Amino acid sequence: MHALKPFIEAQCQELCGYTLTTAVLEVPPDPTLGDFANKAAFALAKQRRMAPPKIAAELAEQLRAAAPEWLADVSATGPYINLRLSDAWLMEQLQAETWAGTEPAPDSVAWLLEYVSANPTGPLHIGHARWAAVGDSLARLLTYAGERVQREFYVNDAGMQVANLRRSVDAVRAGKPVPEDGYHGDYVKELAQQTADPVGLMLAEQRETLHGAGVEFDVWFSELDLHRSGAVEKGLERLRQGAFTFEHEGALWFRSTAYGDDKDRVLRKSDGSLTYFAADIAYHLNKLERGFGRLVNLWGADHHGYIKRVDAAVAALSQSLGRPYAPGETLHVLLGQLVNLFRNGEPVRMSKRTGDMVSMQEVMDEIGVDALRYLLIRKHPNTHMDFDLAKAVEQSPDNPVYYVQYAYARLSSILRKASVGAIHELPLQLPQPLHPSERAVILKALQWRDVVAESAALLEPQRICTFLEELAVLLHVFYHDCRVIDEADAPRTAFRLALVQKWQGLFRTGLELLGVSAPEQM
RNA sequence: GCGCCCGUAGCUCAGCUGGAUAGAGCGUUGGCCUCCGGAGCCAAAGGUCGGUGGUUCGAAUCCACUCGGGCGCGCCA
Repeated sequence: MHALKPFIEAQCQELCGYTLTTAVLEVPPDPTLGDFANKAAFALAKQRRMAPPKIAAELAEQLRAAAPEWLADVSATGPYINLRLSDAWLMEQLQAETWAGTEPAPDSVAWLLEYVSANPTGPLHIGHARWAAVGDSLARLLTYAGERVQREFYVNDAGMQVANLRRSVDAVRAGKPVPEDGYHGDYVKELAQQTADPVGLMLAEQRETLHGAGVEFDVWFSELDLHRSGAVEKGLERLRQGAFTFEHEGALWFRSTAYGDDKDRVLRKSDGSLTYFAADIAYHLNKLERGFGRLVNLWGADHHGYIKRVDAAVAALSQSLGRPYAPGETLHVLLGQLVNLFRNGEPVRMSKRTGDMVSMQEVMDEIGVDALRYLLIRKHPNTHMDFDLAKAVEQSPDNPVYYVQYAYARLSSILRKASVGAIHELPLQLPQPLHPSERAVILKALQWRDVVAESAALLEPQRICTFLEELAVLLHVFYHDCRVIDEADAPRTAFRLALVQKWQGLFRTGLELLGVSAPEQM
């Protein structure tokens, strides 16, 4: 299935004989004006040296004369050309739509999504849950849109932080106080009661939590492996050979300012030890060497100062490897703002379990996976977010996840009642003119491909939520206005049951991309 | 001091990369169950899109400055 807007725009251009590269289609403010509005007259005003309303009138006339089968009505309202699609054509499109994802093109670039990548030094918190939900949903969305995607978790199992955790746990095991700069949460005591390595235990716990949230990774990439395999040294060597480095005061530096960074960065300190950045360079070199062309990293907003240097490294490494590099594209860092937890408007900070922050596991246990994922994905990751646990757990329309799921449950309920489960595919034959509420759902549903294309291109899965909520509103209105099962009108019943089947499939598909369940009943 | 992010209805947020009278939910007020699920629907009220300039035929959207909130500026990770 193709997206609706590009098709209509291309048709208008062809039938009216103009060319534009920008998108000109939009939805009119009042549905009685039309299904779509073409604002090409604005763009054409300069080159034709005519007033937009005059151009719009002419183009509308041309379209009317051409009378394509997809167009039921066209009218110029001021500078806008308002288009109404024909019911028959809409039904044709809907009939052909299966909501199936797109197969990747054989020569398409491979994407590597890296997200969460928490230090294995403590339980995951609500912030990690946000990157987990968004990253996982983004991976599903891109895959659905026909991209080849790998999901990866970078394990910071080398360096100071994990050593610090081990020291803290060892102290407790020896009955000594935890060092001042060590880890002090209650979980440290729990780790101390077990004999295994605390880092391994912590990692396993994080994995378990993510698994419980439906978040899976293809690869858990160990930083320690980078060091042990000599990959870090290899990365530095590559930069040195490309003359991207210099020595200064006994340290080895990366000339990142040559690629837009604010200052040059140390790779090997004067005491001979490596910086964290050196390992990160090796990691990104490894990503490129594995053939990935699009690197997407989800980071907490507190890491934004780190973007420029890593991007500089990716630019230098790409150049060294003879690979293409596009700013903001080869490496795309998605920043996620931290989440503030509330309960009934009161800030929540303390936790009995960790003595520090409420863990992701605790939140999930309290409000459930569906609400957690949906509410976290729903907002643009780079906006500050107030998350109220009391509202999240509430099963009310205040909680959009239930509103959307309820729409699906209602559709399922109708099909149950009509017992059409056994019928494979009902014909979508139009028995009479469409009811406005019925038509509104159909029109919205057919914009699915446009929404998927836009969210994938912008890496913004929250648009799927917005779409599903808008679709749910229209669905509830339809449900209210139009009775589906009517013994006195068999043809219309069959038609509407077929519609309900189609829509149910769309809700299921949309919720699947979010990793949220689609309940048959609630 | 420098840099990044966010300011849209009382609250939580959308706003289709610059277009028509700025939208939704909650909350408030008032309606709708002889009917496939009322966890729903309809209506009313609620806004100088933080502010000031600028670009443009046209700005919530782009630019500059400014105010408020968050965060970052190590040979830390």
